[in-house]
Amino acid sequence: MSAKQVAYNLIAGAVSELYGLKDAEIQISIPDNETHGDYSANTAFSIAKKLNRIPLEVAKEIAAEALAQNLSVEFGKVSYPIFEKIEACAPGFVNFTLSRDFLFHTLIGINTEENYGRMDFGSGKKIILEYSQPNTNKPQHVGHARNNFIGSSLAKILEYCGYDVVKANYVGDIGIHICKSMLMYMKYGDGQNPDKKPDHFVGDFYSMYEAEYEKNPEIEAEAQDLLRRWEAGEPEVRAVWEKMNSWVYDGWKKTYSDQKVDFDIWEYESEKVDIGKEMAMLALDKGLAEKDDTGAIIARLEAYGMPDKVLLRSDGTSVYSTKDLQLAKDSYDKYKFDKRLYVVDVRQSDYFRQLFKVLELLGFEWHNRLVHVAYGMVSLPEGKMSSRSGVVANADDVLDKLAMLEEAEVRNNIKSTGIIRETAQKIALAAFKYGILKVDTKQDIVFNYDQASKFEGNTGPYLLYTYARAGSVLEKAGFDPDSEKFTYAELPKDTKMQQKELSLASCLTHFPEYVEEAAVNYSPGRLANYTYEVAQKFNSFYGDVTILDAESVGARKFRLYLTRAAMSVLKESLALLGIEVVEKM
RNA sequence: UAUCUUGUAACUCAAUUGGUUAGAGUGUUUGAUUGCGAAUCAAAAAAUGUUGGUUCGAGUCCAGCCAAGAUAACCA
Repeated sequence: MSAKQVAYNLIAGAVSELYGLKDAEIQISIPDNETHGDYSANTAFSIAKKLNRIPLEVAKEIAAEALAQNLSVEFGKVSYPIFEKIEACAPGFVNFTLSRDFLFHTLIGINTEENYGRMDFGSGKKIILEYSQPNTNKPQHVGHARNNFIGSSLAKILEYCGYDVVKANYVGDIGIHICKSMLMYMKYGDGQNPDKKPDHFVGDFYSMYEAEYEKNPEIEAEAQDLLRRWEAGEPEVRAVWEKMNSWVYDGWKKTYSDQKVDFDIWEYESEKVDIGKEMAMLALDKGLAEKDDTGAIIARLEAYGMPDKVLLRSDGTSVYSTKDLQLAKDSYDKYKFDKRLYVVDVRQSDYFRQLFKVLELLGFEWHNRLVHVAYGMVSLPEGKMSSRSGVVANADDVLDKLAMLEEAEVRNNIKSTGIIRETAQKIALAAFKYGILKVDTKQDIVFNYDQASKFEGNTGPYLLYTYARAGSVLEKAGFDPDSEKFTYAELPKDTKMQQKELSLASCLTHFPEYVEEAAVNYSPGRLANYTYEVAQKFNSFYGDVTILDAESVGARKFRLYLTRAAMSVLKESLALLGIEVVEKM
């Protein structure tokens, strides 16, 4: 049982005992101000209102009762109360402070238990997580990178909570936009092979199309014609399409590998050309859609406060939404998922509302398991990204540039140039990922290169530096927790714990709670903020007390354990963000 | 025009979903390496777009303004 649950139970017990209220609403939160303890309950306010009493008095009664009930847990042969203080605080909060014994034991747990912090509230539940979904007409830019980072981090976080996660990439490999780059290649490509990263090579033809279109809008008709020829299965067109797509896949292979992003299943739009017609017909039968004069089938959604949606073109072919209806159904039939998450940018919010509503109206009871995980747009200081205007930050280039900057920074204890390069790449990826993930998914991001290449303060490199620095201390101490067990008897009860030690230790115990919060809110950013807090607390502790030259043997040992626990938590939570630590930098 | 989202310090972001004194970083000013890694720490100045409302309590909820962005039937 977690300390938070214990706090909950204490409040529930006290409320039931004192006022006979069985189902009072109880919220346990972590106060942002440390002087208010580790957990806080605001239950006294609602009870005071109900009983027409003063909140502080009620809080005092609850605190006293909870303190009396304060549970003990068994640890080896010793038992101790989890909370050292439970006190009422004006204007009516009940604040809990963890006992030092509990902090000590948690530290030992972090150091010795294999999967410390791993949770199982998701076990037995399946989540289909769809993310990335790029189009094969150009290389990926920082907007795609944001999607990739959010998706892959969410997968790790949810798995950590016990969910069975299936990572799916649904590639847009056909459509008018693909034909645009194909058209230019067929006109001007001269049959040549890529002379650069192949997805960039393909992307150049797409940009070429955009430039040409400015001068001569009629080429759009040529692209349309190419799409028709593709649909008719013309061998010449198919051959170009396959060749160019395979170049793009080769390029992405490196992009994904550099970004440490991966998938369990890949699906291709070209393989789902005309699916979903039955869904459209079903919508017609159920009366939620109508056929208009032109023969198109249109879902009527105005009554639900959203625009109508075309489900089938007047020529009888599928549109994107037709396919998505079918894909959702197929996915459910196959996986019986508990959730299906679509990581897609916020522009498609209306689209997903429509899609989910249609599925609801069609009578699929699993419609409420579908979630659009929307994230804000990434733009540049110059404005929106568009290949037409040339305003674009390519994801590969950003990573390369960051790696070059890092390479110049990397200095200590690394002799081989190979390792320097490898380390620089890891730090660069940390800078990129953390820089993106620390911002709440809802917010738009203006991707500022100067900002991204900073290595100080609230950045990925700061976190890695903290880890590496802590590791150096342990190395210097010759500390090996496996051969150097720390027993309860050795806890330096006599030595007064320093404020910074307490603060760090308390922060570390909250790790699982933040992972859970990130999981239930589909928000890696929550975890990113927590990770930063851990690093800050460690650095503050590091600057405040001496570890190697501590005033007593017990204090030294305790601090070494604390250091190692901080490293474990940092490493684990960074891993959940998709960031690898480095031992030296 | 309608709908949705956003607006927090000079800049970039937090704020545990209505809680206790709104926290960080960058930049500015100042202090700390014969101290375990200064990519660090310690300190100073600086903020909730605006007007009302609900509440014991509002950055958070409601209404109206102001500003920015997104979306709006056969594109994806």
